[in-house]
Formats: sequence, structure tokens, C-alpha cells
Amino acid sequence: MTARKENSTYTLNEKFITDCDLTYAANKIGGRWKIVILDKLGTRKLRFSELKKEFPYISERMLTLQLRALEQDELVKRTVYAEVPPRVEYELTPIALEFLPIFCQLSAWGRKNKMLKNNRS
Amino acid sequence: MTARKENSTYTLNEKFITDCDLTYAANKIGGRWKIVILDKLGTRKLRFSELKKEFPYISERMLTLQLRALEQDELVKRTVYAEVPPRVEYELTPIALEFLPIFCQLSAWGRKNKMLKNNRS
DNA sequence: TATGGTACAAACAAATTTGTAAGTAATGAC
DNA sequence: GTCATTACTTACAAATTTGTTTGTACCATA
Repeated sequence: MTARKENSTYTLNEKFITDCDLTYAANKIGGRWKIVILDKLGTRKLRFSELKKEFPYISERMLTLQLRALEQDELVKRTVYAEVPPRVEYELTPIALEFLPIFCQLSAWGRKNKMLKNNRS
Repeated sequence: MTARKENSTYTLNEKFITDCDLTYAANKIGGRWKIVILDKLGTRKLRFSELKKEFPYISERMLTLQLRALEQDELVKRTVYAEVPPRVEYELTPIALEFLPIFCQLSAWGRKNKMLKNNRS
């Protein structure tokens, strides 16, 4: 959300990349956290504090940032319950659900190729 | 490849994330360039200069770095022909080929959801 | 002897991402 | 009136990623 030079190569490259369907999708789930968060939410709704427990070392800041970004991209729906102490639940939207089979395949690739790598070292 | 603090939260988080099959795989193709490069190489072998033409604003340095990383991860095979002027060809390895169907699905997701977004704005 | 094309490498700089530490608001229990 | 709880926010700092610029090795050809 910081200001950015309009015509830096950085920005031109970014545009080029998000024009492509493939990398448009990839960017939605890029970075260190988004995929795991979506994956966790794939099994069930979770509150902020429950999510935090899933990732032992994530900072609250990071978790909030990622959730906000996912919300912005309409991959996650946020529901606030006006209680004290507050309760907030996060769940996947329909378009995020479509990612789940892809995650499965990625996961299968990972499982397989981690094994191959281990058997050689 | 730079030195890093061994037990920073950053590193702990990274370990946590690459332990997971899903994010292990995601990390192999993460960042701005790897997916597009693999995708281009999915159609045919390409030389360095041909790849560069595919991405109008990429710097040679970036392209080299990404190709090196992909080679390191055994997703890309590099062949040098001892000619003058030099010729180097890049092609996918068998394990990289397995990513292609996943890219297709990601691409389909992108196409669909970019359209949805455009129709609303 | 000078020039040109290919595929880089090195030094540096900018931009973005991720992490740290501290603080806030609301409210009901003690 | 103090404290604990939850889900954050803010200001700051560290780490990583990406980009810019300049330079190099190779030898064929002019």
C-alpha cells in the first residue's frame, strides 16, 4: 500500500505478469502465508486465535495483513460477532474453494518430490 | 544464499512452511518469475536470449538468477553448446513437467476470476 | 587490429515483504 | 478500580527480492 513509481521496470513487470491468467492466479496466493492459510480454512471456519495457533511463529501483524489481503481479493469472508471478548471468524469464499483441488495436486507433487530428494541425500 | 540468523522467527517460519508438502511445492515456483519461465519452457526448449524476449522488461540478472535457482531445484536442465557465439538451451526436467497440468488449472482459475472481477467494475 | 554477438557476473541500489514490540478498545469478573 | 481476554493497530526495523549499471570471455569476421 505504499506509493510506487508508476513506470519503474518493477511496475511494468508486475503489470505484464498480472495480465497473464496464470500469474494473475499465482499472485493471489503468493507469498509466504496465503496458501497455508487458505488450506487450513479449507477444512473449516476458524477464528483469528485458532489460525494463529496453527502457525506457531507467525506474528499477529502478519496474520492480520494476510487475512486482509485475502479478504480484499474475496478469497476469505470475515464475520465479526459483536461480543466481549470479540469473536471473528474467517471462512473461504466460493472462488477460494476452487483452489482446493489445485492445492491437493501441489501437495502431492511436494510429497513425491521431497521423498525423491531425501532418497538421494 | 546470504548468511542468515539461524533461529530468527523468519527462519523458523520458513522451516515450518517448507515442512509442509503443499508449501514445499509452492516455494519451488514462488516469486515473480519462476512460474512464467516454467510455463514458457513447457511449450519448448528456449535459449537465454529467447526467454529474455518473452519478458520485455526482465533484467538479465533476474533471468539468470531464476534460471540458476530452477536448475538447482532440478526443474530446469541447462545445456551449453561450445560454439561461437555461445549457445545455451534451457528445458524442463521430468519433475517440472508434472507442474504443467497444475499451471493449466491455475490459469483457468485466473481466466475465470479475472472476468468476474471485470464484469463488476 | 577492431568489432560484434551471446550469456552471463559483480557491485550497488531500490522496493517489497516479513518480523518485533508495544499499545488499544470493550466489557464483565474479581 | 484493576485485570484479563480477543482481535486487532501502529511505529519501527530487519531480511529478502528485484532492478540498474557496468563489465567480461569467447573467437569469427571485416
